[in-house]
Amino acid sequence: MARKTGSHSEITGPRVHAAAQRLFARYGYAAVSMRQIATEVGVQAGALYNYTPDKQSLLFDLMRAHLEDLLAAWRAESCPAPPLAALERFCRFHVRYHLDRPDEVFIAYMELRNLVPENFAVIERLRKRYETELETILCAGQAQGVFALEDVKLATLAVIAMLTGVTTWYRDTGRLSRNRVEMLYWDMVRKAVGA
Amino acid sequence: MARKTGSHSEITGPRVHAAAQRLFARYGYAAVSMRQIATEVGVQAGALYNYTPDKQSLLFDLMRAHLEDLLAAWRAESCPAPPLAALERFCRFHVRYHLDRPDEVFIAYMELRNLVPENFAVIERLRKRYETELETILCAGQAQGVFALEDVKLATLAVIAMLTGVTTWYRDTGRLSRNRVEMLYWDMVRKAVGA
DNA sequence: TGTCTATCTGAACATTCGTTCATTTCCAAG
DNA sequence: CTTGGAAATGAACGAATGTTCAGATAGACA
Repeated sequence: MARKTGSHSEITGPRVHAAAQRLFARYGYAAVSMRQIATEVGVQAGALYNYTPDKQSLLFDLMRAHLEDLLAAWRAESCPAPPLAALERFCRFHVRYHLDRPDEVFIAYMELRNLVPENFAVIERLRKRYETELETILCAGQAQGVFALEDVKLATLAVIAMLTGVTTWYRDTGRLSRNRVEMLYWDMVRKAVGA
Repeated sequence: MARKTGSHSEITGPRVHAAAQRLFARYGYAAVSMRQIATEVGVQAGALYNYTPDKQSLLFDLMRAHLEDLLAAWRAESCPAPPLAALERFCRFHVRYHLDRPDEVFIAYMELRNLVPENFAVIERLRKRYETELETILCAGQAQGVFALEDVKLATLAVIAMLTGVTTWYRDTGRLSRNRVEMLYWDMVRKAVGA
C-alpha cells in the first residue's frame, strides 16, 4: 500500500531519473557515478537501488522513454498531408522538439555505445522507426515528382543529421528565436530536397 | 620484452596513440582504462607514462592532431576559386576526409566534454577555424548572388552537421561507393544553399 | 667483455567504482 | 499506542581506477 502523504517513492523515483538525465547529458554516462546522482537527489547511493536495478537500466530507461515520447509526439502531430506539407511539419516538429529537450537528445545520440548489446538493439529499432517516418515522406514526394532526390535513403539521413545538429549550437540567449530557427532549417531542407 | 633493433620509443610511442585512438573511438574516453590501452600495445600500464604525462593529454593530443591535420589538409587542397567551385571542393573534401578517418572524427565530436577547460578552449578554437573556412565561402557566394541564404552562420553549421553525419552510417561494405556518397552530399548541399 | 642508459616490468599507492545489506527511521493504519 | 512496512542510511564488499617508482632487462658502445 502506497503511503499517500509522507511517501517518498513517488517523488524520489522521478528525481533519480531527472538527476541521471542532467548528469549523463553533461558529463557522459561513464564519467558519472551513482554517488554523484545520489548527491544530486539528496540521498545516499544505496537508496538509488530502490528505483533502478542498476546503472545500465538508468541509461536504457532514459533513452527508451525519450525515443518513445518522440515517436508518440510526432504521431500525434502528423496527419495525412501532401509530401511538401508533411515534410515541413516534420522539420519544424523535429527542430522544436529537440530544442525543448536538449538533455534527452544529447544522451540518445551520444550514449549508444554505452548500452549493452541487448539494450542497444531495442534503442536502434526505435531510432530506425523514427527515421522511417521521414523516409516515408520523402519517398511519397519523390514518387509524386514533388522532390528531386538522387537517393532517398541518403537524403533521409542527411536531413536528420542537419536538423539534429541544431542542438549543438542553439542557445536561448542567442540572436535567433526558436521560430526563426525552425523556419531557417525548413527553408534549407526544402531547397535540399529540390522542392 | 626485448628490443629488436635500436630503440623502441619511436615505435611504441605511435602505437600508444594509435591504441588510444581506436579504443577511445569505440568505447569512449571515460570507459577506457590505461590498462586496456597498455594491453592493446603489448606493454604494462606503467610504460605508457614514457609517452604521455597522463590520460588527459592522450585525448587532447589526439584531438589537436586531428584538427590541425584537417585544417592543413584543407588548406593544401583549397585554392582561389569562385564560390560555387570552392563550396564543391569543400564538401567533397570534408566527406572524403571524414570517411577516411572515422576514429579521429568520432573522438573529436564526442569527447569534447571530457577535456579539461584549458584544453577545451584550444580545441574549440581549432574547430571554429575550420568552420570559418566554410563560412567564408558561403559569405562570398552570398555577396556575389550565387547563393540564396537567409542566414549564413546557420547555413554554415547546418551544412557541416549534414556532411559530418556521413560518419554515423557509412560502411565500406554498403551499397554506395565513396565517390557516389561525395557526389550525393554535394548535390544536396548545392541545392540547400540555393545554387 | 663490461658498462651505460633508454625502456619496461611488476608491485604498490590511495581513490573510486557499482552494488549489497543489516539496521534504522518514520509515517499511517489498526 | 502499537505495529507493519516502505524508504533511507551507512558501512562494507571486491574490483578497478590513474599514477608512481625502484628495480630488472637488454641493445648500443667502449
